[in-house]
Amino acid sequence: MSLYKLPYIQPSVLEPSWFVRPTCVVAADLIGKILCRQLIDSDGKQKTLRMRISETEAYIGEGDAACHAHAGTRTPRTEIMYSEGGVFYVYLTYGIHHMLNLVSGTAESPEAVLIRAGFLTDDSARLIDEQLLSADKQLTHSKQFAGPGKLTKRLQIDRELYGKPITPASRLWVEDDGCQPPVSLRPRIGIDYAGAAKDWLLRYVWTDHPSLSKK
DNA sequence: AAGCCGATTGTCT
DNA sequence: GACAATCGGCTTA
Repeated sequence: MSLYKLPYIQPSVLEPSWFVRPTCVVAADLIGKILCRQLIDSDGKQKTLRMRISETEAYIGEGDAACHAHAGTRTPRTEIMYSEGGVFYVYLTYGIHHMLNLVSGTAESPEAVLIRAGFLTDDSARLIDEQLLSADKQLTHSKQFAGPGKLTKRLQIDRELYGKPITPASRLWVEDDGCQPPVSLRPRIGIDYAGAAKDWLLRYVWTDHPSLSKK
């Protein structure tokens, strides 16, 4: 486990325009950012869940065989990737799991970042340096959202968010509190069909963090 | 530890 | 009709 002390900076909401940058940069910069979800509790009360992002993947457009819009495949599903960065692309895979993507880059190129893993940081624990928790506690707390399907299930994310802007008005947004953890590059997961693109280093992980879905 | 398998449905050919 | 940007459970070793 690498040492990393969380900074204490007043969180700010990332504007949709923040995502209008090269997708690899967006995907790397998202590591350590806070994915925020406003939910209605079982007792009808509003609450905001905060999950710090530890793993992302970049899907970089028509030349990327792993991207749904590869070779210019423009269909009702992929249409939203042909818009300016700053909106959600959510789809169902294997008939079971919703995948959360943040559309990035310009409208000309269909690109997006898949959110693959994170770990919850509730408000009361916010100022605690999460890295100082004991190693086994980190594991049990953080492994539950290791994987894109588990993450969306916990945050109650489905296709209702398709095409919505990445802002608090959508009840799902991203905040920056200055956290800049060490980031490592890995090949992407689950794209064996993608030829040479399967080896591209477009998965970004918080180096050695216990919440990662894969090594 | 690694490999196989079923679940379950939207999407595209 | 085939298969998927996954996951958990079970088998084999």
